[in-house]
Amino acid sequence: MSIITIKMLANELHLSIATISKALRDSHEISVETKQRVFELAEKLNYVPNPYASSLRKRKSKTIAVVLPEVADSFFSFAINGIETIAQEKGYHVLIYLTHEKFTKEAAIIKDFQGGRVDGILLSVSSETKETSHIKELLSRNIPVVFFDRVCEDIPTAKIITDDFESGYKATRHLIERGCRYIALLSISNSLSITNKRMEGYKKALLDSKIKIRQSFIVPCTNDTDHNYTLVSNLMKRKIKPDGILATVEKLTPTIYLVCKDLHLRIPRDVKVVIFSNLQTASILNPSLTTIIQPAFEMGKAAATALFKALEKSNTDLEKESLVIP
Amino acid sequence: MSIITIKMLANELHLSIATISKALRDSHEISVETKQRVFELAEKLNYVPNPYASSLRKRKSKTIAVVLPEVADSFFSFAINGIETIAQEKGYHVLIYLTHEKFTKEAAIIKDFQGGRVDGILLSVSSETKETSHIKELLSRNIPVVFFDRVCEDIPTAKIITDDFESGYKATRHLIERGCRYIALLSISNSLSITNKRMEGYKKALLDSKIKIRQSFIVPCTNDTDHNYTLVSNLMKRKIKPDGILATVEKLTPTIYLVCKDLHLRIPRDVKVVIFSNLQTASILNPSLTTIIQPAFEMGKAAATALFKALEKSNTDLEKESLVIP
DNA sequence: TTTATTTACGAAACCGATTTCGTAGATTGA
DNA sequence: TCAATCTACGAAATCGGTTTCGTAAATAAA
Repeated sequence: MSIITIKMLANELHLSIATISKALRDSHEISVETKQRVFELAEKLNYVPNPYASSLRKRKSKTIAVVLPEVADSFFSFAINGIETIAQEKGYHVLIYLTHEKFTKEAAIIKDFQGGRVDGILLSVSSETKETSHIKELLSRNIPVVFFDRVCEDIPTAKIITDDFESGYKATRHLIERGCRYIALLSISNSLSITNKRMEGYKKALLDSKIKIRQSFIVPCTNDTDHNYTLVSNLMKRKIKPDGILATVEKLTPTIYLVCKDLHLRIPRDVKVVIFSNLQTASILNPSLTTIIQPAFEMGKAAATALFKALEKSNTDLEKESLVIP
Repeated sequence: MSIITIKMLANELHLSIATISKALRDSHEISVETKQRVFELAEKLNYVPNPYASSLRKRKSKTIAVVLPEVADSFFSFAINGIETIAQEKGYHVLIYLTHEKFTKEAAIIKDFQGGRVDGILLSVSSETKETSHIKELLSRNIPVVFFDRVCEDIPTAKIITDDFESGYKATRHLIERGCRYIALLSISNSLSITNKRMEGYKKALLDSKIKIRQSFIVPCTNDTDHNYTLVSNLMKRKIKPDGILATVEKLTPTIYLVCKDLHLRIPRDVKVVIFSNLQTASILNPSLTTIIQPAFEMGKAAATALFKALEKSNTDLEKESLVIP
């Protein structure tokens, strides 16, 4: 008697399975006494309906997918927290998928959703993603998608992002105001709109202060920490070396620290560093580090909220683009 | 034509749905030519089988659940990463649930699994969990459970943990060797075996060095940051104040820092601090902080591996208790 | 009293795939 | 030549619920 079904309840109570099903759903066409009996037995036997049977019949899964590049980055940890919190409130289940920044994985994961595994998707695209047909296909199948943090500009759906241009601009201004004139930008991919916007903010800030933009100071890093070390190290060994660094992704932080340590550069005396991060601890642990904190938890909640709005009724998502300011 | 089913393929090719199903599963009883035709059409129409229909029929979901207290803690972020990596390799899907350290939520989430939503569970119990009947019920329904990090001692199943006694002992020794004599232990719950073991290690280290164990130096913190601030602040305002702090959970880090800052205590001059953490960045960011790094990613992988072993064939889990050393 | 309506429930179709079993036609064996 | 065996496929049951529709009995309305 490992798993109990509605049929067992029906036999036990000498009722039909239809009656049991209706009783459990508190249907008005079942008498209160019968409902009572059904509830009691279900409670006693610890009956839990098979979710797959009802998903199949009802053609909805009460499940959403969260597709992320990585969770090592604390941004996504907080985001998951926000998402799960909302999902639990709404009675939804949350499937997690990691693309590890690989386009092929992302495409495979998303293709699977065409089978109807999930009712909706929260997506933060991989840094390799340039082509978006796999996502469009989902939308054409009427499966709502909400982007957060890492978005695809060309897809007409809700996008939950921070004002990256503004942040990039302000961060750069911050460095300029503190006397930096040779400011490097450490970025990660060049197809991601998010890093691009930060870069535009960075460039604008330099232009506004009439500081020359040096292409050689804009360093596209990779996912390979060792390689990044080399890149940053080479950067800091130039004859004209940066006196300020703006890192657009959190995971570059240790690398930057290591390089500076190894080259005997002191932060912030020799070089000032600003990073985009979610380590609220970072600023406490080391006051010499300036961090731009993204409201990850809130973004997760906002993204989930937008998705559920779309799931509850069908209307345009486009309108619901929220720009959260850090 | 939003969602395509096996029936549509059957109509299109003038075959029965049985034939299509078998062809897609590469059955030997279907001719190669027919299979070829089926594959081509499936490919062309981008057919993805409905997972709920096949889960229902096959009585397995190819899905596991990960139940965690919280993901704000970076330990669990890394663990998720490890788990998802293994799950993806094995072709499994991963559902995430957060208990927010609440027993009632944990119980509700786990009860839902009795309906057969998942084939197996990775569990790290909430700090409130003392009673374990909800977990035993799962095992009696033959749904495998693997504990990781936060375990229930009384349940006979695989447990993936670090050697917490040893870590607690070593951390305390570390402080003693650096001259600390008044060492405080900041913990979080007293029902969690993990913190208890760390505490035992702490006590043993004190005993071995013939240092008196002061009950008042063992502070059970909560999930309320403000409250924790008060607790730690009061601790540090004592006439006999600690010259060493051992924090068993990562999230206390900012609190400790803030308190010390506000009381003008310098780390590590006035008070030395050791924390259990997964912020690999922590030690880089601030060398004055000693961290005990838990191999979260590896623990996640180990836990997932153990679970899949149980899912692939039925044998005892008990044997597979691995003790990973930090 | 007769008809209309309501109440409370059951039979059966259905969701989309999997799987067992049956069988027409082709092939092989004696 | 006729039985035995394969081959390649289809009919139908099945998984466990949900939902539509039908209906006997009870109640209300005429």
